[in-house]
Amino acid sequence: MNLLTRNTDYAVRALIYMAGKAPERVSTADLLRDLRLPRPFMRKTLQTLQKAGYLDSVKGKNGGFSFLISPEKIVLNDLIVLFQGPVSMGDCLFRKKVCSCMRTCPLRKEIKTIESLALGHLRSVTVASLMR
Amino acid sequence: MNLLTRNTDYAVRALIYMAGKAPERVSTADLLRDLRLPRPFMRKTLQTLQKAGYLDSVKGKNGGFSFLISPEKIVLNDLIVLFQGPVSMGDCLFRKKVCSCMRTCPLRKEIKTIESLALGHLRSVTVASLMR
DNA sequence: TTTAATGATACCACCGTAGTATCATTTGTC
DNA sequence: GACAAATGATACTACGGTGGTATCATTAAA
Ligand code: FES
Ligand code: FES
Repeated sequence: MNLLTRNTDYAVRALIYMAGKAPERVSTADLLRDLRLPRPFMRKTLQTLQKAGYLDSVKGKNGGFSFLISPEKIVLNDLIVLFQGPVSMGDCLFRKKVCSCMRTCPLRKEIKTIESLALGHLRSVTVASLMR
Repeated sequence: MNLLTRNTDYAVRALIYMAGKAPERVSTADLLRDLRLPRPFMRKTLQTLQKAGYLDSVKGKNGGFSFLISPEKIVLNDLIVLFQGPVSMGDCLFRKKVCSCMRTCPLRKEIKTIESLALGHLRSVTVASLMR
């Protein structure tokens, strides 16, 4: 079980790198020079971040990406949601009448507790808080 | 992202049901009468639990399963490990020299914290503690 | 005009989860 | 002993998500 998929991880690392260079514009090529990972994948990831409104982009020569939202305001949990969907560990898998409990189910309660703890942390981490 | 797979969920629910009837022996058919889920899957799940040493089994007519380890000592985390592998959310996905940090990486640190919290909970929950 | 960059999109491979199928073995009951 | 009811063992298929690739169009600086 992995909390972050590769995609999210790529995104976080890219953003951290970019934050280190901000407000300078950074291209995919720049990123690949330091983070050695599959180029087309990186591109896709950046495009996703751009579409989601985190990054501004400039086409053409000397183009690249820069922050539209400052690193202090980019929250880890939002990145997870963007690339993996919402963190909800506790959905009952049997909701079609099999489960009598549902609201009182102690198993769900435990899982929801864990989920809340995790979310609390994930929502308090920003890209800025990660760069040290 | 789901913390428990269906398989684990089945197992937990089956064990809770069985604990309610203990020390009576329970057959797959009994379980299916109350928990309506795919029969072959349930069977496989029970066999896994038996092989893992949680359950005793008796073949033949009036056969079925009973506890070898008491419900108080069956820990949720162990069931997760059995059916899904160890809960380790924090393995760095880039360990092949890409990551300079690794031991100091703040991202890993956050995730490891969450993992520890989750594990703490999962290790404190037993089948017995779930039946109320 | 060339070249370096992104935008958009479609595609493929692998693997884990979920679920199915089959046959062998044991054991109580008539 | 024959039958039925149960588990043991194991092999197989289907689907979806993750990870990764490929292509072509568009923009803009030099
Ligand atoms: S297991 Fe589904 S609500 Fe309890
Ligand atoms: S992201 Fe791999 S150790 Fe920091």
